[in-house]
Amino acid sequence: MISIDYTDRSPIYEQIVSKIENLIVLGVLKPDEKLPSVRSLGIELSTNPNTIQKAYQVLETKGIVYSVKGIGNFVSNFDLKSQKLDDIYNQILENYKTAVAFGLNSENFATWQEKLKEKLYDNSK
Amino acid sequence: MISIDYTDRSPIYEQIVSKIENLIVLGVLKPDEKLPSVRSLGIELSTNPNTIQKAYQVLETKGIVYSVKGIGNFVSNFDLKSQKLDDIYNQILENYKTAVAFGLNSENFATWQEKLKEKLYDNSK
Amino acid sequence: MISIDYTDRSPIYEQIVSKIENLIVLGVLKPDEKLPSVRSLGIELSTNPNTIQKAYQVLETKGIVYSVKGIGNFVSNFDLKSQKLDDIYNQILENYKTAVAFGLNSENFATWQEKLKEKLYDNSK
Amino acid sequence: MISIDYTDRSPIYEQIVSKIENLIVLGVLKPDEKLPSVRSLGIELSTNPNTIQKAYQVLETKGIVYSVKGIGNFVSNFDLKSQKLDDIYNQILENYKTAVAFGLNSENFATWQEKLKEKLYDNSK
DNA sequence: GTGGTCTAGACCACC
DNA sequence: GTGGTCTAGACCACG
Repeated sequence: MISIDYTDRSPIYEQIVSKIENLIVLGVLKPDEKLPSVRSLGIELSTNPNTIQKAYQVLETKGIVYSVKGIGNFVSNFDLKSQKLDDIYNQILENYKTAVAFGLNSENFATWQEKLKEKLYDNSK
Repeated sequence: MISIDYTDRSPIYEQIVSKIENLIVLGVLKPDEKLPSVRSLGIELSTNPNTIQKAYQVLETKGIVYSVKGIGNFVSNFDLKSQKLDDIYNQILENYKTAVAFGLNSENFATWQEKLKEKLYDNSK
Repeated sequence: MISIDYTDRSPIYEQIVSKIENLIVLGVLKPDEKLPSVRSLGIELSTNPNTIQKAYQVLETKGIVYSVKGIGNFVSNFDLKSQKLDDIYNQILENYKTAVAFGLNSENFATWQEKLKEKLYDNSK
Repeated sequence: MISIDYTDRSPIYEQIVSKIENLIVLGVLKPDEKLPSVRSLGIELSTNPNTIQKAYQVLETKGIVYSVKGIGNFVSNFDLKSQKLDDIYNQILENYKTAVAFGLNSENFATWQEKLKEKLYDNSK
């Protein structure tokens, strides 16, 4: 369900956060569904439970998860999907901005768009 | 020429690296041009020369800069611009991939493209 | 496990790098095995932890080691052995090339080969 | 006649030393022939004359060059060729030794020898 | 505990 | 003057 890449330089708790976010956006984890306990997930990923705890805490601060004392952590109602899509859009925008600053003109832009469209949607062949 | 943002959480030496890379891509620093000495830049940015040294060392292992003992550090011949544009393209591709995984269909894709094009190139109005 | 030669003019961190590389090639250190911490190795070799850090960093940029914050440094999967043998082969080739440029003909070449073979493999006598 | 590679990490004076040694071994510079003055060579290579001076000094210490005060530096009688060939042989031997330590058996050794012989002497095709 | 960054200050080789 | 290495000591983020 979740795997950690120790080669990745980003901290383990952040990897867990984004993995869980992905599972929520993809609908694998549904609103009010219970997340695994910090202990069990700690064992599953052979990580320190404190690390899982920190990940859950971050998710809670973001409003993506709510915790009920003594019972567990649950997926909250939250339109994570549109937020994530917004985030991605903005990242793409930023990337394009620096590309333009580095000399990407509107012609190159069109070429990129073509190539992207092909890569993303022309797997039908 | 270069300024450091101490509120930025990324390390100082990385900020210096990317600032210098930008200056090279933009053509402000040209191949075989001498970079400021570690000591002088250290004074200018009021940081420790060792920090500058680390930045230059990173640039050297990337092949963007070469250093000559007793003389200084110099911009090397290296098509940094196309490499950077490639990197940006790949980042955009990755972003789009996860967007698609999150449900971005070809219609939404077209909408994004429109919006992006407008933002980037229709400042003329 | 590792010793430093202070009479050697090559920097300490490089000595550490090559010592560790040797241990990996010889199979003493295996993939995903944990290297000593920068602090402990620093004490063991009575050098500054920063020096060990630099050695580990070099190994990481070479792809021989990966580091996990808060956990430690680990030997990565990487066919260091064949790379090293390739390097050695190329060095020998370069040496032979200059020898040929200096007048080593195919006869002398054969003589060298004989002598080398004897030195390397006829210790059995 | 001589060119310097500033990308090379070895100091400039060493590069000059080995370049001159090569010219002597190849017979371009003959015994008792006068070397360029430190000033003129300094201009030619656009280097500090002190650097040339240091190179000549090293060559003198090695016995490859002798200097006559107020007149110049001259190539001495010295069997540099056989010494260089000896050096190269020993370097090759050292390389082979580590290769053997890394697992090169006599079979691989034979393969290498084949490949080397081909590369070095079968350009006749 | 671990690695990563940074500072201050020193020394060396090189030009 | 230049870069390169090293030390001692500090602080931070992470597990």
